Amino acid sequence: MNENSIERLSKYKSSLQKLKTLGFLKVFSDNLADALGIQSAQVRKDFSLFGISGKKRGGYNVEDLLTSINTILGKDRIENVIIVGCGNIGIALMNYRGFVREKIKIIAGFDIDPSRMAKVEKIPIYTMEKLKDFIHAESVKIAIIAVPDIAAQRVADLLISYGIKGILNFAPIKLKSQGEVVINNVDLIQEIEKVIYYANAMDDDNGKES
Amino acid sequence: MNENSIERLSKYKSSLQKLKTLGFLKVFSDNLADALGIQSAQVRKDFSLFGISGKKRGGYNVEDLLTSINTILGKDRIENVIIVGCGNIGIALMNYRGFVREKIKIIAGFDIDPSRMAKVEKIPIYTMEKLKDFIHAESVKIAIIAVPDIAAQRVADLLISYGIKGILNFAPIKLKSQGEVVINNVDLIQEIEKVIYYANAMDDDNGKES
DNA sequence: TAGATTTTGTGATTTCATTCACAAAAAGGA
DNA sequence: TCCTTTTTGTGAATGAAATCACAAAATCTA
Ligand SMILES: NC(=O)c1ccc[n+]([C@@H]2O[C@H](COP(=O)([O-])OP(=O)(O)OC[C@H]3O[C@@H](n4cnc5c(N)ncnc54)[C@H](O)[C@@H]3O)[C@@H](O)[C@H]2O)c1
Ligand SMILES: NC(=O)c1ccc[n+]([C@@H]2O[C@H](COP(=O)([O-])OP(=O)(O)OC[C@H]3O[C@@H](n4cnc5c(N)ncnc54)[C@H](O)[C@@H]3O)[C@@H](O)[C@H]2O)c1
Repeated sequence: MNENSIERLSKYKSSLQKLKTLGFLKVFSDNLADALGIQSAQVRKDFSLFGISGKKRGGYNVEDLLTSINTILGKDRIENVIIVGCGNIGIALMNYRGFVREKIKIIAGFDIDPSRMAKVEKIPIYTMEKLKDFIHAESVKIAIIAVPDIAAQRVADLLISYGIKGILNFAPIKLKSQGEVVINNVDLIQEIEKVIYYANAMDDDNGKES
Repeated sequence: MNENSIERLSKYKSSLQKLKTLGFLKVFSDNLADALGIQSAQVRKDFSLFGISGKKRGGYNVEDLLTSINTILGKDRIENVIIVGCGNIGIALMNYRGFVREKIKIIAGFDIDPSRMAKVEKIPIYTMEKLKDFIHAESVKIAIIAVPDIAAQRVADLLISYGIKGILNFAPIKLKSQGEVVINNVDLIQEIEKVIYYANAMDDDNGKES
């Protein structure tokens, strides 16, 4: 149950969804391995780790496999999510159709700024005063933080105190979680810096070789 | 020079920037280790890997360390970046002030849709016809892809053929790179799925314990 | 100046993920 | 029915990254 195998599960799912729309009925560990650029043993190990088994010589049934993975990832039901901070990135996420397709439903936005209170794609935006009651009323477990970095830790603490169990954070600081809460920090600046570093490193290598 | 050490370099940088504004002059591997939640030996190994050395008993000079890391990450100059696909996420990124602060300058957007051609934060948006000449004229090396998934591979191939060396991709497909090009796929759905999985897993654990 | 203390730099060790490799099961011929 | 082929499932081997642990250097104390 390490982080990598969960990530791969997401990727298997995405491959399988494509196979399914193409009408494929079964799939071999080898096919999925090729799709992700890994070894077939890895695929089978992952599945065995989560108690998924196939048929020797028959591979895995696409439909069944997809169902199993969806269950593991909690995608057998719609997950309600809220966004705190409805600025550039918050609004972009609210507008994103891809979430709905994946059973991730943004049910509300929250912002400190009263001028943000317009609806986006039928999703209401509320003031921060409503946050506590809303989380309780809708038993929301997952939140996205898209506020400026100075406000992020405070918002996180607030969310956790109201019962949120999982946070996806876009502010470029490493949020500290207290207790049984998952925090996933997405740092886009770091992601670009990685690209820049490797692009430069490759260019330098080429310079050396010539 | 593995991927993890580059990521950590970004994180050291961000910690150091904060220390610098607080007026700190020196820092020990232990301090940075605490900030990132790792072991101090890891910090020293990372630095030694990139030829950065400190003083025994004196630690590292914050200013010098920051300069060294910035040089390694290519942050000693402004990196010009373009965005292809000026929809929700593309525009959000163009509006983001954090990039400028980190010497990442979005110098233009490109889109297939003529109705997108308005400027955003002084950044011009052009049609796809201008893409080739612009990349050559400005010798752009880095691009961000924010087009729908069906178009993403085609856009990537185009960018690579025009000389782009590094791509940050937001479309939820794994882009294949040909040749000496870095592609970093950011999959936000996968990031939320991870949060949902662990949040559910924790809840289940708690149920078991009680 | 001598001895104690702190912190780096790195070889040795441990930990953990991935790949290898093969027995066992299933299916397809002949 | 028996032999061949394919593919799974997993224990063993490998590989990579993180941690441990300590000698050497620098500074501090008296
Ligand atoms: N825009 C991007 O493309 C982008 C990219 C990477 C990271 N980020 C990060 O995401 C976060 C948001 O960026 P943005 O560009 O959307 O900023 P933004 O200024 O457009 O939006 C921030 C929103 O948060 C609200 N806010 C401020 N303090 C708040 C609080 N205490 N409680 C609730 N709401 C509050 C503001 O009213 C505003 O609407 C920042 O931390 C930024 O660093 C943004
Ligand atoms: N919006 C989000 O929050 C979000 C989150 C995660 C991932 N993504 C991904 O990012 C991508 C963009 O999402 P979005 O919500 O901004 O979509 P969007 O539809 O708002 O924007 C896409 C833009 O790309 C342009 N475009 C389409 N085909 C093109 C082509 N061949 N060349 C150039 N431009 C082209 C369109 O005209 C449009 O302006 C998608 O792949 C999406 O899956 C978006």
